[in-house]
Amino acid sequence: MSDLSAYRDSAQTSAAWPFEEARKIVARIARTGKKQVLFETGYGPSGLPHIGTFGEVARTTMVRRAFETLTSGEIPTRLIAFSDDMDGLRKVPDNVPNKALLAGALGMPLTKVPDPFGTHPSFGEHNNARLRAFLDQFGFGYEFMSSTECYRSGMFDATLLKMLERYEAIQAVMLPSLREERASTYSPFLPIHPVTGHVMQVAVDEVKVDAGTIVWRDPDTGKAYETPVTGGHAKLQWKPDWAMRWVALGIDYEMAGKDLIDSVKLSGEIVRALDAEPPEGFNYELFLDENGQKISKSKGNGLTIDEWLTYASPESLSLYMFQRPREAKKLYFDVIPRAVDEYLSFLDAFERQDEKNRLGNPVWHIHGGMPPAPEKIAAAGSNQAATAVSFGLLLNLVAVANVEDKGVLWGFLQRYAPGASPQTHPRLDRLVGYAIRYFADFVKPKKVYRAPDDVERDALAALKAKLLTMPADASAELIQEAVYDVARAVPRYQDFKAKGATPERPGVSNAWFNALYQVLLGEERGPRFGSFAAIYGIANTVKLLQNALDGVLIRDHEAFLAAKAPAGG
RNA sequence: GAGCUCGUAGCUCAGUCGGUAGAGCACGUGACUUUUAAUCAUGGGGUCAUGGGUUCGAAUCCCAUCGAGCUCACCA
Repeated sequence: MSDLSAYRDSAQTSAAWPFEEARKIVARIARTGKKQVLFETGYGPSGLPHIGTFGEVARTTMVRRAFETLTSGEIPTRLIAFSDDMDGLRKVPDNVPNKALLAGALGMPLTKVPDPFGTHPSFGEHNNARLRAFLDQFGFGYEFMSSTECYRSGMFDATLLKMLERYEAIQAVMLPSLREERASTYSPFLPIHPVTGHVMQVAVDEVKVDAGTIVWRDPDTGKAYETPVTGGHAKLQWKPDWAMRWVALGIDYEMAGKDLIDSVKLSGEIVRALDAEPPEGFNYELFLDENGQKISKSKGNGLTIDEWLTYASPESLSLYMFQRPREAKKLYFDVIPRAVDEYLSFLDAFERQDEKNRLGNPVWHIHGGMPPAPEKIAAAGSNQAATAVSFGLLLNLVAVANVEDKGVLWGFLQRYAPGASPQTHPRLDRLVGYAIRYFADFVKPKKVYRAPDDVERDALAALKAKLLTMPADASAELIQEAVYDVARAVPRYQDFKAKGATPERPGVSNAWFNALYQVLLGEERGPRFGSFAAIYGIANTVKLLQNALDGVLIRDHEAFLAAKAPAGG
C-alpha cells in the first residue's frame, strides 16, 4: 500500500470514475465519522454466477481500491458478498438435474430446497459454493454472507424490530409503487410457514410491535398464525430486505444495474424511515447482445463468462468492465480481441505515464494500482525497441499459418525474437493459447480449401519431390529458393517482367503463391512460404503437399465442418 | 408517463479545474536483395450533432432542439 500513497494527491482530482465514486465515500465518512467502510454486492442465488456478477464485483473492487488510495489505506474497508439465499424458490431453473426434486420444494427458502446436484445440504448452499468458487477463481477479496445465517443468528433482529415499529412508514413508501390489487395484500414481512416451511406472501392482519410479531392467515386453511419477525421466522420482501440489510450491516456503498434505479430509490426511502442514511450508489448500464437486445440468463443470448475466458484473459474482461460503465455496451464475441489488445496497449503505456495519467489508465484500476510490466519481445539483431505482441497479430499469424499447435506458433515468434520462450514470456504464452482456440473455433471454419488443377498438381508434386531431397534442417532461405525454382519451370508462373528477371531465368508470379495458400492453407494470403515450411518442418510440409494431392485436406475440412455444424449454430 | 446514457477522423474511441483538436486501426506512398504474417518512415482526412447563452477564449460549463439507444412502471 505504500506504493499507492504516491498517488494520493493526484487521486483527489482524477476524473476516472472509480475515483469519482470513491470521493463520494470520502465525503460520506467525513459526514458520519465512520471508522471503516463497507462495500456490498448482492446475489440472488437461484441462478449461477455470470458475467454480470464478475462485472459488479470487479467494478466495486475498483472503487474500493480507489478509496484506499484516496485515504492512503488509513480507513479499513470490507467487501461483503451477500447471498439472498433465504428467498423462496419461485420456479425450477432449466439448467439443473433432478428437476422433480426442486418442483416439490417450490416456495421453500433456497437453503431448505434439496440440492439437485447432491453435493450440498441445500440448493442455496450449493449455489453459494458456486458463487464463492467463482469469485475465488479471480482472486477477489471479499467476505461471504448468507442471508439465512444472518436472519437465524439474530444479527438482523434489532433492525427487524425497528422495521416493525415503523411498519406504517415503510408501507407509505412501498404502497404507492404498487398496483392496487397488489397493494391490498402487500406486506414487507414474509412469514415462514411454521408447518409447510414456505415463504408466505400474505397480507398481515395485525402488527404487534411490543411482541415483535405479525399475525397472518394461511390462505389455504384459513388458520391464523402469529409469527415473530426475528430469529429467522420471517424474512423481508426484496426492497425492504435490501434496506434492512444496509442498515443492519452498515453498508456504505453498493452499485446496481440501471434496471434497479427505482428499487434503489425506494429502498433508500425505507432506510430513511429507519433514521439511517442509505449507502452511496452507482448505476451501471446493462449489457446488450450483438443485436442490441438486453442480455438475460433466460434468453441465453450474449456472451457467457466462460466463453470470454476461453478466448481471452480475465484482465481483458476487467478492462471491458472498467470502460464506460454507464453506457449500454454490446457484449458479444467480436469485442474480445479488441479488449485484449487495448489491455495490452494500456499496459504498455502505463510505464511511460505520469501519476495523473496512470490514474486514468484502466490497468491501474484492473490491477489495484500495481499493474505488471508488459511482456515484450525484441527482434533479433535489431536495435529497435522491444514491442509487445498484439493479439491481433497472433490471430493473423495463426490464421494464415494454419497453426493448431502452440509450439508451431512459438516457432514463428522465436524466428522473430530468438530470446523469447514460454518460460520467459508466460503471459504471451497464454495469449498464444487463446489465439489458437480462436483459430479453431472462428477462423478454421471459414477456411476454404480448393482442389488443385492439373498444372498445380504437377507443380505441387515437383515441390514435394524437391523438398524430399532437402535436409530436415534446411534453412528458410534455402526452402524459399526451392519454392521459386520449382515454379520457374512452370510456364504459368513465369514472370518475365519481375525485378531481375531474364529470359533464361524468369521471375515467379504471385499466382504460384496464391495457389499454395488456397490449396494448402485454405487462405487467400499466407506467410512467406520458406519460413512457414522451415518452422512447420520439411516432413510435415511434404505430408501437407501429399494430402493436398490426395484430396485429404478438402475431405478433412468437410468432415470438420460437418462435425461442428450440429453443435455450433 | 418517469429516468438514464451517448453524438469528436472511414471504424473504435481519448480528450483530467475552459486555453490553437489526439491515438489505435483502416487507407495512400516509400524502405526492407526476387511483394505475400510480424518491422520502420511518411501522408491525407474532423464546421467536435444543431442553435443559442456565459466567457478575453467553449469539444469541455448552462439551456433548447434533433438524432441514436437503453431501463423502469409484475417479481427479484
